[in-house]
Amino acid sequence: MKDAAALSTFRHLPPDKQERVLTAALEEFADKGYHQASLNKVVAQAGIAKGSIYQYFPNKEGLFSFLFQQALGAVRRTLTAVKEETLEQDLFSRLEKSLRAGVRFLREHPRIYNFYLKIQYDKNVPFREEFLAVIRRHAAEYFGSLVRRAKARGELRPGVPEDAVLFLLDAVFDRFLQATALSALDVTLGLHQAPPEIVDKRIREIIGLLREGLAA
Amino acid sequence: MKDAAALSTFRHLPPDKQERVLTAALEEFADKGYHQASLNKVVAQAGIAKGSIYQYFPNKEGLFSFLFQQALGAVRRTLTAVKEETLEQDLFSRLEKSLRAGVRFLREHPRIYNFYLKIQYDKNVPFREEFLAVIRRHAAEYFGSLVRRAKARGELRPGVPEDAVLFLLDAVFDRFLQATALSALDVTLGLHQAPPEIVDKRIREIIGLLREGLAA
DNA sequence: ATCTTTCATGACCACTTGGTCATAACACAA
DNA sequence: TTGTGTTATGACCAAGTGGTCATGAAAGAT
Repeated sequence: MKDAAALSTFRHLPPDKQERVLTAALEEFADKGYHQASLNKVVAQAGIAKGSIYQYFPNKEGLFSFLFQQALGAVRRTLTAVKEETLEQDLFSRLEKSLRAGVRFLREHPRIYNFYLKIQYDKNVPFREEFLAVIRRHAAEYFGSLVRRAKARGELRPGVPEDAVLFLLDAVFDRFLQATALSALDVTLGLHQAPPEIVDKRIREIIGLLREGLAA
Repeated sequence: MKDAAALSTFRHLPPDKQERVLTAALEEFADKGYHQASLNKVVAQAGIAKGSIYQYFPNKEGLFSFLFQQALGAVRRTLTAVKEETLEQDLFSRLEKSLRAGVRFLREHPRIYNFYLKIQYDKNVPFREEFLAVIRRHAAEYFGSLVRRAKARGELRPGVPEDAVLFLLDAVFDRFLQATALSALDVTLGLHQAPPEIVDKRIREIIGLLREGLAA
């Protein structure tokens, strides 16, 4: 994570200008992914000259890296907040609340979420392995701690394979969030622009299925 | 789906040359996605001149469209085969077998699967909405028919919301296949290059969890 | 052998990209 | 006013893109 620092010129800029640049860049990367994103578009949107962006960041990769760092910070803050808030509750309430928090985050920071999706699904993004490993670590820590705590409390059916449980949670959470963010994946549940009550209802349904199973 | 036809010149080509071109193109698109894919690379790999590709297909979009059509055909054939083979079995056996068939397909046609993933996760692919709608229809038909049949046979817990069940199946299947195809998403299960026994074991675990639930 | 139709070719075009750099504008000090 | 260090600028570059087209090679038919 070397190139993550902005150049000193950028750090001395008035905050509103910094924000204009970062917002424009995040938007472009979130929309197009790394390679397809155009710095020409970014500078135009931010209202600065082409040369200026290279006074702020060493190059395209540096800018990209910096944005990732920022985004990661935002995610980590909400993750740890939810984790602590729900510490004493049972697994399935915690899962419900986590998913709700996920949806809230995604609606407050849609660009960050799309940015993350591009990293996950575009093989040719610089630092991809590095970045995904970091995200992976956080997710594993989060779900892992929930599940282990639940197991210790006897909330899980005895003998369930922990790996498979983690996979299941990861899969369902990820896809649920993808469905609320990308209309193309929102086939069955109608989450894309749904009001909170609907989303909550869906969350309860899904967690209920995970909890009790499908079989008669 | 207008542009899906190859130009007549292509159709009159010797089959091995056709295949060289299609393989090279599919590989490039599967690897880079639509925009990042380079026709220059395709023609180089196929061993033909730049101009020739425009004698075979009207343009980049036309080539892309044609490949989609081909890929869809391959998917449909295996889908209907599995559906019919398992018609008389109970839901959870059918799900296991479907997932196994999915893994098999993906290993036999890795490029087709990556091609599909690019379409799903790149907002800026031409005809994307059209293509995804088609895929969606097939998946909904497939899972829908399995689930309705199971419900009619009383294999499902009474009162489970059908939408949510479909979502869950879609999410888990999709992610399972993604994990076996993309090492980056294969965090917990170790599927990426696993031998069939391991994969089968994982499949049974996952379907078991879906069937019986997580709760004690 | 000549004509015609089909296929192959690669130089070429306009355009976009990430990145550079000489120059100009600015701000603050002496 | 003169000097000094920092920031802003956009013309410019090499490289790569999708796409075109005049030319030439094959192949078959007469």
